[in-house]
Amino acid sequence: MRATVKDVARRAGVSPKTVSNVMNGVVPVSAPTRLRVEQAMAELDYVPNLSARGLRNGRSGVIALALPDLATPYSAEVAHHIVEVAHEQGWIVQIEETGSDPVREQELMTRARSNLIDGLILNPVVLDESAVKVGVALPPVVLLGEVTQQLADRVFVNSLTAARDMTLALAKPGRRRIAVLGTTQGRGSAAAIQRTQGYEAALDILGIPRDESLLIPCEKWTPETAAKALDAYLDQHPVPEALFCFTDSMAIGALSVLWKRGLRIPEDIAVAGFDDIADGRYAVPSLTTVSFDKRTIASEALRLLTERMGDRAHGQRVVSVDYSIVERGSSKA
Amino acid sequence: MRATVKDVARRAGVSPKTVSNVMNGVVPVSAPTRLRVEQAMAELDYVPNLSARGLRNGRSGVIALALPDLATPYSAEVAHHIVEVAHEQGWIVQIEETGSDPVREQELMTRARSNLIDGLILNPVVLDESAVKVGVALPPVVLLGEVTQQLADRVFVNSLTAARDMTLALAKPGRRRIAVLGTTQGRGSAAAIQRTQGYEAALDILGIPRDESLLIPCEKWTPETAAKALDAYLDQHPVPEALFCFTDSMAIGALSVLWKRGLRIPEDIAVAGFDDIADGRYAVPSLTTVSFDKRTIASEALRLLTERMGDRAHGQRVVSVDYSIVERGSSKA
DNA sequence: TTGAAAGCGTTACCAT
DNA sequence: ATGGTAACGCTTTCAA
Repeated sequence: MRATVKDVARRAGVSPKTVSNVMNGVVPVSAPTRLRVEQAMAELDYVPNLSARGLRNGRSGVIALALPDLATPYSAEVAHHIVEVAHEQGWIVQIEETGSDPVREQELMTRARSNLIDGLILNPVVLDESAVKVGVALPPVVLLGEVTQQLADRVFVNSLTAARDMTLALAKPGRRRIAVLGTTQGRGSAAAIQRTQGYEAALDILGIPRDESLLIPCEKWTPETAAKALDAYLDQHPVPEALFCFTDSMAIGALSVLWKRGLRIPEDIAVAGFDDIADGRYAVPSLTTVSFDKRTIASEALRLLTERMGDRAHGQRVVSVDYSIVERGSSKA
Repeated sequence: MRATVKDVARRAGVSPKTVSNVMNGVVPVSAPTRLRVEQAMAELDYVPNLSARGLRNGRSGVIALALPDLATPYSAEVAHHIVEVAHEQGWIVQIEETGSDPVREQELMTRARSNLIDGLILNPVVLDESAVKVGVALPPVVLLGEVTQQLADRVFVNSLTAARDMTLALAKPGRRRIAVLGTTQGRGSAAAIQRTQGYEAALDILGIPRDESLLIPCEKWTPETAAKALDAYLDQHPVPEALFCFTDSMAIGALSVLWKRGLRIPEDIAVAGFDDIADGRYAVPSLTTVSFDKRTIASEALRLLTERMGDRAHGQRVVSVDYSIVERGSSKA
């Protein structure tokens, strides 16, 4: 049977409260008493029962991290940093996968407060503001990425200006037929909309007329779907001078298609991505991308979350994380 | 204030026990009563307090998943499948990162039983049997991968025969100078040892004399370290006919180095990996690899874990998962 | 089929 | 500085 505070107290010849005081270290405890208690804990191999502690305190020390799909490199990197930062701060992290399902995303926001978690970091894809009922008591939530809603705190990279800057960079050596891969039909993800707008903003700046036939739709942002979409596109259209993929993952799928078709990169077509995932650096050729510090995203998300836990009533906080255009072999003239 | 069973009971005009019965659905409840209770729960937006439930039941419904580094594609894919399968079975998953630290690995095995978790799935790297004290009450644990120990249940892919078979496949078109990337000096990971032995077993079968200079050491199995190790190696040695990397991640790093050096793959040098991660399929050229079903690993690990929770005394169970050699562009003659 | 009461392990309040 | 007592929300005897 597992040892409890009572067992420890009995062995140390003190009361349970004193054991608790030793553990939590807020109330002062005399040195000899503390020593006796610590020894008793070690002897009994005492491990506190977190369920009991959570019940009593109303806080569990657990936060939930909800991502579309843990297997995608971008999500995996974000998850890694959040778990690492959270652990440094003493949090336990629980993983949820949404599968990009809006229903699941909302469910997590509204029903997550099962008191096993103190807060939620959610990377939504298609979270719709209208669906989140105002007035329902939300748990402390921080949203990751581009979302058009005003209800929760948020950490994001400005997709619009980043896409604009990347398009400008691709155009610099005089390229004018710049295609984008990853646009969505109808109501797509906020990120898709923002990145498309940024691309169009750049065209306007450059005085390049918009050309619908350079928008390559791709609903799911995976290498598979990107490869398929690009392959089908190239069957019907001439090769553009540059291809801006809305994620690095898509760019990796695109590179494999271009290579199979015997196109030289960047001579025949320049390629760029977005996210700066580790594999992009080792792509062939290495991938030009929009880079940003994922650890900053993690630490800012955790900062906002803990602040929110402390003050549920405070107004919405939004943090924008810096990005930079990193030009590598896939676009270098 | 959050609604509790008492509130629901009062509103439905029943006792807390009846509310509990409705939720857990074991004890039969009359249809009208059940309806009233369910309505009351909906009206009060009732969410059960899992800390209280966990305290009372002695089980939390949470399992921990401990991996070296969530950001590596292999770990990410495994985590994805485990989370998915676990959720299907009603488990909540908590993430731990070990950073390949043996101390952390052991700590998790022995001290993880804080009653917030019912079991642990651990992917160790250098777990040493001798360090895990026999007799200490372990929580239910399932180990993932190659480990030389007899204490816990385990799911693994036979690295030795897989590495042997891959080496044989690489040698088939008459290649004889086959190098491996990822060997470790001194006491390395069990996987490194097994894969090296498999490689050597193949050489013996083929009648190719072992050549120390074809073992390229690489302690950390990342694209970065692999690229660096291979680059340094090629500065000093002639180009081998084939390169068997001990993971796909390392192979991706290797491909980028070979490409930078202007070597043609597979004409000048064939390349293979291990793990069949998604990005390998979209590498240039697509990567030959040892493939296995990660969902099977996940479901078997969960099966063993739940069985172990039910019967702590049972002897060690070990499950070997099938693999296959998948030949893609990086080695096709 | 349903109700009353006890208790899981912890910490906070109020004494001493 | 330390001890006694009550309470967190749930489920499980035991009774009715």
